[in-house]
Amino acid sequence: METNTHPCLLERRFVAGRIAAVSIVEAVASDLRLRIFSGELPSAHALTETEVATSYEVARPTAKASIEKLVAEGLLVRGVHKTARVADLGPESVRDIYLARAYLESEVLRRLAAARTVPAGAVQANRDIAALATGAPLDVVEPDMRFHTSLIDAVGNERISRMYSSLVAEVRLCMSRVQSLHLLDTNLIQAEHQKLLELIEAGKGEEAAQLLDQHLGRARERLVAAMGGEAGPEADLPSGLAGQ
Amino acid sequence: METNTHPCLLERRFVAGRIAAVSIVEAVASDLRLRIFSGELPSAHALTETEVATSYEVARPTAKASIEKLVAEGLLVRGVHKTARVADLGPESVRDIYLARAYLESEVLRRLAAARTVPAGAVQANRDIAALATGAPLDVVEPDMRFHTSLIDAVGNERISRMYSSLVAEVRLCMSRVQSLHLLDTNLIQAEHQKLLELIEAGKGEEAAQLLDQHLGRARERLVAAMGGEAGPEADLPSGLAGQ
DNA sequence: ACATGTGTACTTGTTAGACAATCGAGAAGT
DNA sequence: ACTTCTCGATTGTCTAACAAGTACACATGT
Repeated sequence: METNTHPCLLERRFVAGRIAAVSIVEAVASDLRLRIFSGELPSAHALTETEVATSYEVARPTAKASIEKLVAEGLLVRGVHKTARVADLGPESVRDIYLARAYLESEVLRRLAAARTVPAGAVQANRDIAALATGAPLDVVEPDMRFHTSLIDAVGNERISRMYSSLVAEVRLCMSRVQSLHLLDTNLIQAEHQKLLELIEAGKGEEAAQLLDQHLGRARERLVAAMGGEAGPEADLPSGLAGQ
Repeated sequence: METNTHPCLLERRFVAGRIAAVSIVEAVASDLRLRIFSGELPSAHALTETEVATSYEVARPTAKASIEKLVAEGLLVRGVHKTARVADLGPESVRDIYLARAYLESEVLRRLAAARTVPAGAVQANRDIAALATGAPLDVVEPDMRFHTSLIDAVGNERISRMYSSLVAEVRLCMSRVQSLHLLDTNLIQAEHQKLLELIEAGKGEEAAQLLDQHLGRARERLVAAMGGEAGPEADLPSGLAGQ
């Protein structure tokens, strides 16, 4: 009969020197997310509420809230009265996700280029990628995500950022797959990001949008191919591009 | 000590002849939404969990879940350990919302025009608006929303629809304001929708996107002006447009 | 008078345990 | 073999409770 310490103890964490309090449901959701990204929880794996509750030593309502959060993010799926399962991303879902990304991001690039604003966060993120050129491919995922979200956030529209964030979990899941399958070279990613930033600075919005389409299209079709789908022509490197 | 009937009774409702089961939290959230749209719950009105729980005769966890749903939709705001309040849309939020809409919808129009697909749902919605030309302005909100969501859904991308739905509650709130303030003529709305559909059918994506920008820009700036903000030039009717 | 500390009421975060309703699958009957 | 029934597992919801945080009034000290 352990004394059941921390009944309402909000977990506290240092984040870049500043303090941040996260609720327990957030903490549980966060860890589940990581386990899904890492592949520890495979596609279609069932996640019972009681199972989650006992394994994290929290009450069932808390576990329930965490699960519902992930369902809202698209990482889990479930119907009424049915147990939640890890989302199974088929080739059509992957195309869906990357198309939605391209939708938002290409328009963002046009606007950023028109204003010639190069987001500092994106520059830093790409520097971080460059520093990882020889490291584990999975480490690239975090700065890569940061690069793209920095671009989105730079337009300064709270709703647009929110729309993107409703996609971000699935995007990250795709990226993790791409990286763990070694589908893209880190140097190529970094070089294309760099080129995007230069095009923004030069005010060439349309060209930036096109490059982004290539950038995303290649990742998309290679991932689709690796999942057993039929790859489109975007999977190949266009001739004469920078980066080995 | 009333016998506490329906402990887990999911409410059932007839919806257009078909049956639909909605959970209690959904039902409560739904009603709160209506009360916010109708203005019964004014901006910055506080919504205590216990208050909601007692007034709807549900348990507090249920009320909590409902509130969290509306927070996720942007209709309510709240910080940790603070009571939820009805979101207060200032002029800058209105611009934010309409800009995000334009972002998504203009790109959608281009794609629909390229494929020359005129969504049947949008056509029907605009017919419904036409039938309401002389009715109460607030009745226009529902078919107007339906018109725009039909366009979005017509691209057939689940994620894009989801992104738009993360915006839809706030958009509807703005529309309700516009209509209850009589800021736009029903005939004008209907005529511009009609023109949009025709442009799609003709494959003129760019022109459709521009018309949409006018359509949204006018509503946006008039609403901003009505809220005490400074209206931009888009508030005026461009010369030589159809509709009185 | 002003800033600071204290305290109390209200509200939220979380837990525990319980029961009804529903779903899925295996068992039983035709 | 196909349908129907029953049973366990799981979810939806409820009640009751306590800890922890917030806010505002009040008292205190300088």
